[in-house]
Parts: sequence; structure tokens; C-alpha cells
Amino acid sequence: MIPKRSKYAIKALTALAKVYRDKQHMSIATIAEQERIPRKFLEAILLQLRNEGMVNSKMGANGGYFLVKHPDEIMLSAIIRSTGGPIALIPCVSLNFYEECVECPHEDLCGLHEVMLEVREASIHILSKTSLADLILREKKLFRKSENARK
Amino acid sequence: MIPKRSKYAIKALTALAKVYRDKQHMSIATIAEQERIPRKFLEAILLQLRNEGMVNSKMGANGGYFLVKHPDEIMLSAIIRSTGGPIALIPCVSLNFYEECVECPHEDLCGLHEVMLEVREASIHILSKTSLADLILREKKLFRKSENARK
DNA sequence: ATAACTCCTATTAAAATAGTAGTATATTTA
DNA sequence: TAAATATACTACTATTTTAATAGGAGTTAT
Repeated sequence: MIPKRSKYAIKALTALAKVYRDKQHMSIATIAEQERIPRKFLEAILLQLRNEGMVNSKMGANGGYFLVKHPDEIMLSAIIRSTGGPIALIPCVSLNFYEECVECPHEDLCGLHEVMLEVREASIHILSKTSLADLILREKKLFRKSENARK
Repeated sequence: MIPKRSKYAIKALTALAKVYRDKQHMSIATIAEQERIPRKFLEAILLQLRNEGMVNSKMGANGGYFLVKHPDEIMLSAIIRSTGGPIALIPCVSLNFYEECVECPHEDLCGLHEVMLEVREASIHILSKTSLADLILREKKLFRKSENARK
């Protein structure tokens, strides 16, 4: 599982993506309320994302956060990584949280290692082809679908 | 990430699978030493797997654990589940650790939910088609490959 | 009988996670 | 320039989970 901070980050950045035009910004408080994320926690998350260069901010009254890149270019895998969420199921196949298996004499000869690599690749494949823009598009489609179903 | 207990369980059951013929058994101490798993920890894990019906045991001197089913029929997904390892990346798409999103008004309209479902399906697809027998086969292939590479 | 096992309950240490508090600093606007 | 509204930053805390250990009771082969 990825930590809540990763999920909150995705939600918050999606909110920013929805107002992305000419670097339009939104305050922490607004995002927190809209996405129902604890305000102070979100503050910490956005600060981190800013230091990673994923977003930028404007201080002072009428300030807030905004995306640096186009929503098309921000992939879920990048957000998860920036917020410390591991995608792999075990450390010996993780790109960002790699740890050697103490009990495994030869990683390259381990069948489990090989399978877990495949799982990681499958997950990363999906997460790194899905952008914030895709998420928004998906939501629109889901909404239309549910509208049609009600008729 | 799945907990270490899940990885240990897979390793231990693979060891049992390797001696699976006519319900051949192995003691905790032997498995622990061979797979380099802390003995007392492994004891707890195997006990749980036994209570889940995944293995059986024989008490007393010359006793030990043995598989109840053929290694072909024991899938990695089942082992991970039995040992409490979540496969999904977020709780709202987890089969065994499902939790509603507090911040999500309608799960069915959530784009992230949809993507994470796809990731879960991709992971489960691999993990539930891979058996202990497959793991052993993979290891044999990897070994042969490395032997050939050395020539 | 005794050595070699599993069974079972309880406990503990460490780490990770989620979230909070409070103050300093920057910016707009009236 | 003062007030209001934001972010920046540091530090802290509570809770939960994980990994692992301790120790004795019960079981069986020899």
C-alpha cells in the first residue's frame, strides 16, 4: 500500500490540474476543504512537492499553489515517488526503496524476485502512462456513464 | 509493500514444495536455517498458515510441517492473503483490506479508484497464476541460464 | 524416559504513519 | 502602513503496525 500522503497528493494535484490555465493557483485551505484533506497535513505534503519541483507557490494574500507542468505531463508514478510511496511489493525489486534480501544468496537466481519484478513492471506501466489529465478525463467519462445509467 | 511475514511464508512454503512427495515434512528449525528466517518468527507464521489450512503439521520428535495441497495448486496470491499482505495500493480497491475513502463522495465516479483497480487486477493476475511449482521451475531456469552464461 | 518436536500466549522494541502546534515570513489590499 | 491572508518551516506527539522474542505446555518417536 502507498501511504495516505501519496493519495492526498494525487487528489490535491488533480484539484490544481482542474484549474490549470495560465498558472492559475489555489490556496491550501481551499484544496483541503474541497478534497477533504486535513489542512495542516496537506500543507506539509504540498511543501514537499514544492521542494521536489512538482508544484510552485505564491506567498501572501491571494497566494497559493499551482502546477509547474501541464497536467498531461504529470504522471501518477512521479507523484507517488515524490511522496515516498513504494510501488513494488518487496524491497528487493523496488526502484526507490531498494534493499538487499538478507536471506537471498543470489537475487538473480530467486524465482520470487523474478515474479515480483513482473508485478512491479505491470504496476509501473499503468501508473506511468496515466497523467493528471487522464484522471480528469476518466472522471468525466465515469460521470457521463452514471448519468446515462440513471435514464 | 507486503510484510516480511508474507515473503517468509512464500520462502518457507517453497522449501516445503521442494520436498513434496508423499507428504514429506520438514521441521521449523530446518526451514529456518535453510531459508535464513528467524526461527521463532517462522514458527508463528507457520502456525497461522496451519490454522488457515494451507499446511499441516505432525507433532513430536521427527515431526514437522508439510503441504496439504500440490505445489501446483498453491498460488502466491493465496499465500500473501493468508499472511495478511495487501496487494492493492490503496484501501478502497483492496479485496481483503477494503476501507471506504472518507474523502471520496462517490467511489464509482473516482478516476483514481478506477486506475488503482487496474493496477490491482494486473498484480493479482500475475500472482494468482503463479504457483509454488512455478517458482521452483523459474529458479531452475534461472540457474541453467547463469550456468550457460559462465561458459 | 528423554530428546526432539509443535502449540500457544504474552510481551516488547523499533519504526513508520498521520496529524498537530506554533511561529516566522511574504504579499496584497484598503 | 496596518490588517488580513497566505505560505515556510521546525518541532513535536499519538497511534498503529511490524518484527521478533520468551518460555512453558503438550506430543511423539526411539
